Amino acid sequence: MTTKFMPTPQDLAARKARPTLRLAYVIGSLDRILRHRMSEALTPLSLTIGQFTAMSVLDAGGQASNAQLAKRSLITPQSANEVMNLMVARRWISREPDPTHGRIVLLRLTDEGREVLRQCEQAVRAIEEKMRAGVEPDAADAVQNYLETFVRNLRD
Amino acid sequence: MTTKFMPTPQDLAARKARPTLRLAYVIGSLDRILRHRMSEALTPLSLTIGQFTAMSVLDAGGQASNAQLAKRSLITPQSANEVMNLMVARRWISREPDPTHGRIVLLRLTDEGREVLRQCEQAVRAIEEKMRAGVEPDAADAVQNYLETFVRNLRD
DNA sequence: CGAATTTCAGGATGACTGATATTA
DNA sequence: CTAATATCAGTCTTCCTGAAATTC
Repeated sequence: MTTKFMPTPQDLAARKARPTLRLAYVIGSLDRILRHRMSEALTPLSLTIGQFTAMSVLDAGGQASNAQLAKRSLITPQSANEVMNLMVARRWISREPDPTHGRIVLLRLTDEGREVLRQCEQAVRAIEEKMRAGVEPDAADAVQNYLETFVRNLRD
Repeated sequence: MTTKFMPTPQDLAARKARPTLRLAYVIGSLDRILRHRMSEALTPLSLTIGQFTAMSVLDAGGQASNAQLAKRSLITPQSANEVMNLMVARRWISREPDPTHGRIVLLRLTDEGREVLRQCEQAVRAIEEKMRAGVEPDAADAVQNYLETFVRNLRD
């Protein structure tokens, strides 16, 4: 069976009621409200969205230099470094010199950091589930894939 | 003919290469890069994303009070008011007392403001087209509808 | 009085640009 | 020499919280 996505009645209604607002506005709104919800969820665990993002990136990639981390987080190396200082001070991330390059410092999640990240992910997962309520998993995956395409298109 | 969305080969590949990154991360990345591109495009026209957003909201709704504008822009009335001060000083937006309510001030685009907005929209449209490159219009519309659903789900 | 709206004032935050040192 | 990396320092921007006045 091929994967087919049928628009829901609301979708069709919304599509008929054409312009009103641009795609950029919708993306901005979604990011904004999502950041609000994530802040609410992460504050009790005393970390910010930037810190959570950095930890997620490190978790996904295993390890990274500060420069690599900055690129993947779409911020400057200076900003990434600031975020790192806090996390290293908390022993959530370790700094070790790259054995093959004298200048580069490799960043890695500590066991404690990984544990904190797990708790955060649980909180964030709940938000994502609320966000996707009523949307079939296949459709949600497809949306994510399209959004990743959007990112690639804008990056070049 | 029913609207059917076939995942592209890349989509399937990305879907198979499971987690790596969360939907929240993708949304954040997209918003971030989109804001960069929009800033680049809007700076020559000497306005910020916040100003562009406010003008778009007013254009879509015809007119609004500062409180309404703030809600639709997902910012506080205080922040909205700051943005407005700049726009009013530039004669892009007018302030008139609401005839039916002594306290409320109605905000409206001036003709000059509408003209500036048109130029901005042209610039932003180009960015959106680049973003959607290679994505069928129906699919892009469906994505937008899903994102609007996400916003509604998180707002409640 | 209570709720909504506007708006002045001050503050926290996150990310930025600039500059410097180090290393390949 | 040039490019990449790390990092210190200062600034800026955006949005926020608090508070007060006005109106229904």
